[in-house]
Amino acid sequence: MKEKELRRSLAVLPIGTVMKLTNLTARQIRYYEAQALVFPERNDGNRRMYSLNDVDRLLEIKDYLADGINIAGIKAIYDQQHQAAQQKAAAQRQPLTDEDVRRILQDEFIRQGGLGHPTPGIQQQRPL
DNA sequence: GTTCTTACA
DNA sequence: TGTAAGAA
Repeated sequence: MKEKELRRSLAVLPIGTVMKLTNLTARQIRYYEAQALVFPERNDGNRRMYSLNDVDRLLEIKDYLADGINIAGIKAIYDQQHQAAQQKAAAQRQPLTDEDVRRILQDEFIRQGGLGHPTPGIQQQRPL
């Protein structure tokens, strides 16, 4: 199920094909690139080459624009999506550190009144 | 023939 | 955003 995404990421479409697929003008497609909304590759002749993912993104951009969202707004959407994905990726590389687990269990212990005398501000770091 | 960049009666 | 010009 990973071979598929690789194909969709292959930049093999010239701008002319993308124009027909999206009904956008070359001017618009290049403009969206200038606005960092899409990142086509370049071939040896400096020609832009787009992947199917790029086409999907362009269609998505077209829809957002049709809904009245401006370039800045679309950029904001992609920015937060990128950040979210990046954080999840980081979370899987480095699950929960021993210290995280200790802190979580300690907070829960204190919250349940495990200690006879709640002392805000004084959190002891006793090993579990 | 297609695409690129730059510029604007 | 459209369109023209000159180069690749």
